Amino acid sequence: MTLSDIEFPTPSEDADCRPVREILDRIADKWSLYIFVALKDGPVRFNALRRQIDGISQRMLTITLRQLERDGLISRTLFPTIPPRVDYELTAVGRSLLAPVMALVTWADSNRDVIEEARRQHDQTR
Amino acid sequence: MTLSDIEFPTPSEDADCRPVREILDRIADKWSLYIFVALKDGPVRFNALRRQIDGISQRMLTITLRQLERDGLISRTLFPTIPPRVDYELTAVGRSLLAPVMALVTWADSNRDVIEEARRQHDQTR
DNA sequence: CGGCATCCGAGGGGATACTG
DNA sequence: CAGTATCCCCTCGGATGCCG
Repeated sequence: MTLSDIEFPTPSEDADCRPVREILDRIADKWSLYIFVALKDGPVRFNALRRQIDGISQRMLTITLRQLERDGLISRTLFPTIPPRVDYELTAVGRSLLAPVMALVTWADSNRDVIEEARRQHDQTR
Repeated sequence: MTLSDIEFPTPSEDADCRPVREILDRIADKWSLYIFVALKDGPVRFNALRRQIDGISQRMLTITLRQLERDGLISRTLFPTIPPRVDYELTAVGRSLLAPVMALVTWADSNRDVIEEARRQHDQTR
């Protein structure tokens, strides 16, 4: 079976593909994917997110959260207690994106051995 | 699957989830996704790729193709004609990644209106 | 606790010129 | 046609410090 036998739904990308590119660039930046995974089971507080996502700085966590909030993918809830508490949560739209994202993560997890082997092979051959 | 590696990384050196992160970072860089989509129907030549992927420079196309080749996701075939011809094609592993990637692209395509509206709302409210 | 402002270095990435 | 090589800008993102 060749690749051309596989049919994929063709989104109307030729006419007006720039919005799609903007969205993909947002989804596919350095940290958004990890925030999505971290929020998949429900609301998480700011510093809890920071601990879950290894290596993210406070600055980038804030920036990325703001962008995702602007896109309507996550919601921010402030509890005016002392000390303050802020919950971040996937919106309905955000949850609909969770399936494709998790498919990607699952793929990466189950193919990491294959990829690492390919890298070794390639580095040896060159 | 071991998603818990990503959600709850051990605070110390986590040797398990980092490979997954490396793979995701590779998939989720600026150009890889678009190369994948461009190759979804079969082999494509270098300059054809360059024309299909709007805005990519020759330099970044070369670099990204090399990385994907190193990871065993695409293959490079040189025809020693004059002028030379080089075909790039998804490997079997690369094709297995196509489904998750296309799911993401399809999502972005069918949700762009929702996201643009959310952005307008957000920019107005602030 | 959950931010924002500022500084600053590394590197991503564009433009251009050259080669097999 | 399909690259490599070089230069260089400019954004990303880490570190630090301050605030409500």
